[in-house]
Amino acid sequence: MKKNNLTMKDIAQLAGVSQPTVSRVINNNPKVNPLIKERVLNIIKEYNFKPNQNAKTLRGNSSKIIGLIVFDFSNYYYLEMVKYAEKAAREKGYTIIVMNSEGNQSLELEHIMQLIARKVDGILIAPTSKENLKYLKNTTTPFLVINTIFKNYSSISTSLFDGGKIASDFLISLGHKKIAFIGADLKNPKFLGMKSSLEKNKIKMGKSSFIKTDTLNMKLDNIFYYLDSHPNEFTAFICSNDNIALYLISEFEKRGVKIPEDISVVGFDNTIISKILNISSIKQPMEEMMIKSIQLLTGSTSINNSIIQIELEPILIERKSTKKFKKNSP
Amino acid sequence: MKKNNLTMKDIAQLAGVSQPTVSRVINNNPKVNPLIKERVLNIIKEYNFKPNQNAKTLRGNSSKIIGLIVFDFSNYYYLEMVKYAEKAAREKGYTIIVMNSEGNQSLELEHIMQLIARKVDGILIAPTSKENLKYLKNTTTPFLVINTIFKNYSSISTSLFDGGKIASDFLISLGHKKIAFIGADLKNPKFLGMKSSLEKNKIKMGKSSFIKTDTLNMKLDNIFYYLDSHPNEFTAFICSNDNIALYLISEFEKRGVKIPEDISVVGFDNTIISKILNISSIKQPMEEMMIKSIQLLTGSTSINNSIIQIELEPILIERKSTKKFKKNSP
DNA sequence: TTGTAAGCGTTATCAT
DNA sequence: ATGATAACGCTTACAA
Repeated sequence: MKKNNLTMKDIAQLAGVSQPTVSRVINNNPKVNPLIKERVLNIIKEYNFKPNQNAKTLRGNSSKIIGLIVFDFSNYYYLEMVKYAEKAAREKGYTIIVMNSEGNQSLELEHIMQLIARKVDGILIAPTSKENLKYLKNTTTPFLVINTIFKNYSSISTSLFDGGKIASDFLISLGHKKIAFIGADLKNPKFLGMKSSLEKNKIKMGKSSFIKTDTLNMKLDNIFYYLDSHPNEFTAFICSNDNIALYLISEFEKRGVKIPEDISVVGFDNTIISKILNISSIKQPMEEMMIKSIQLLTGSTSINNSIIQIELEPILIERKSTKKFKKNSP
Repeated sequence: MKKNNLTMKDIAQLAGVSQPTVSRVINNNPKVNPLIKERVLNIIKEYNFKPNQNAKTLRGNSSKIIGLIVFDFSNYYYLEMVKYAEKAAREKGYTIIVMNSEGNQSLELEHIMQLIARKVDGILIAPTSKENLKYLKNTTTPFLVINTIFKNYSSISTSLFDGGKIASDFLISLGHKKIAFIGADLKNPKFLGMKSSLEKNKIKMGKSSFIKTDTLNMKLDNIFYYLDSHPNEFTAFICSNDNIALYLISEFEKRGVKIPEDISVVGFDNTIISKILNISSIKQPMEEMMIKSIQLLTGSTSINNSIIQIELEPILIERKSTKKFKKNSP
C-alpha cells in the first residue's frame, strides 16, 4: 500500500484527536497530555509521517533551504564548495539547492528569482557580476557574496593578499631570495602580498619578478619563453593557481630541472592537482568559509541591513615541491 | 523599498483586476482579454513578480524539484555528478536539492523523508545499501538508483563488464597479449569483461593476471611486491580505478620503467587524475546518465510500477599512457 | 488541555 | 472573459 500523502488530518483521525493536536505534538508544544502525545507519536512513527514542508512554509515558517549559486561547476573549487556547503547547512538543519549560472547574467537572475519564489532562507552566491546583486539588495532575502568583495555588499572570502604573503614568507624562510610570481595581473592581491613580504624581509625585487601569463585561457607557453631569457634568475616560484604550478613543474622536469632540488614551487588553492602531485599550495579554508556563511545567512546577525565583509586567512599546505635553498644549487 | 513578498493579490490590485485573473495570465490561460493580459504582464515584469512556489506545490502543482542523494562527496565522481544533474534538471525546468548521506543509512533515510516532505518530483539516489530503497518503494515518489543494480529496483548505471572488455580489446588492438588486471575482487565485472575479451581474442590468461589489492583503503604496496616476483610478465595493465593507475605509473617511473614506451596502462572512470596525468581511461558517460535519469524521473514512463534498468556504454578515452606494443621492448 | 476557525498564496470550479 | 469561492496542509489565536 503506497503511502506518501498522509497529512496531519489522517494522523489525527488515526489517533482520535484533532489535527491541531498532532501539530502541537510535532512541534513539542508543552501543554499536551503526555498520554495523547505518546499515542500520536507512535502513529507518526508507524507511518513515517513528516509534515508537508510546503504548507509550513506557506503558513509562514521558514523554508529551511539555502540556495547556492555559482558561475562555474567545471571548476573543482566550486564543486568542492557544494560538498562543504551541504555539510554546514545540514548540520544546522538546512537543505541546499544548487544552481549553476554558467557565467550567464540573465540565467543567474532567473536562478535568484526562482530561489526567492521558493522562499529560501538565504542565498550564497559566487556572482557573474555586480549586476544582479543590486536586484538582490532590493529583496528581503539574506544573501552573501562568496570570493569577491564589492563595496556595499556583504561577502565572505579569503585574503589573497595574505596568501601571497604567506607563500613568500615561507619561501624566504627556506632561504630563497630570488622569487618570481606568475600570474595575469600586476594588481593581483597575491602578488601584492608577495611584494609586501619581500619588502618586510628587506629583499629587493626586480621588475622581472612578475611573469605575466594568460590565466584565463591558460595559454602558458610564454612562461618559458620568458624564463629562457632570464636564465637562473629565480630559485622559487609562486604561481597564482595550481594549474600554472603543474605546468611549470612538468615543463621544468622536461628540461631536466629537478623540483624541489633545483627549484621550489608554490601553487594556489590546494586543488586536487596539488594534492595528487604533491605540490605545496595555499589553501583557502573552504570548510570554515561555508560554516561561517551558513551561520551568517541563517543567524540573527543582520546581514541585510549592515554590511559584513569577512576575510578568512589562507593556510599554507607544505608538500614536496618546496625545499630549503642551498647556495650550491644552480 | 524592499519588495519580496508581493503576491498575486498585490499584482491584481495594481492592475485593477481580480487575483485569479493574474493567475490566468501567468499560466497562459487563452480566455483572457489580450489588453488585460498585457497590462498585467507589464506590472509583473515591473515588479519582477514570481508566484510563490510553495503555494503552487501545496495546491497540487508539482514542486519541480529533484532530490539527489549520494553517499560520498569526497569522491569527485559524485561531485561531478552534481554538475551534470543540475544541468540536465535545469534544462527540463527542474531544480536540484543535493544531499550527502555520508554512507550513513539512517541519515539517508532522514534525507529521503525530508525530500518527500518537500514533495519532490523524484529522487536520484546512490544508496548506502538496499535498506532504504524498500521504504522508498512504498512511496509514490519516483526514484532511480544510480550506479548499482538491485533486483526489483529501477536503476541506471554503466556496464563495467563492457568497460573491462573495451579496455582489453583496445590493448589487444595495440598488440598487447600479456595483460594484467589490478583490482580488489575476482568477481569484479571489469575483470570479467577483460576475461571475455581475452577469450574472444583467443589469448589465454594465466591465473597471475589478476593482481589483488586493497582498493578500499588504497593500500597498494603489495602490487610491486607481486610484480617483482613476476618480472616482465606483463606489457599492459588495466587498473580498476584511476588512483591505482596513478600509483602504478609513478612507481614504475621510479624504477626507470617508461610509460608508455615500456608498459601501457589503462585506468577507470576518467577522473581528473587521468585527465591531469594523461592516462588512458574508461569513462562513464555521466552527462548522458544524468540526462536519462532526469528524463526517467520526470517523464511519463512509469518508473514506479515497472522496473527499468538501464546500462549505459562506457567510453574509452585514449591518452598517452597506452602505446602500440613493440616486440623489442622489454 | 483540547478543538474550532482563520489564513498563508496559489489553482480550479463555479457562477455571472 | 472575469470574479467570487473553495481547497491544498499547516500553525496559531481564540474559544471552550
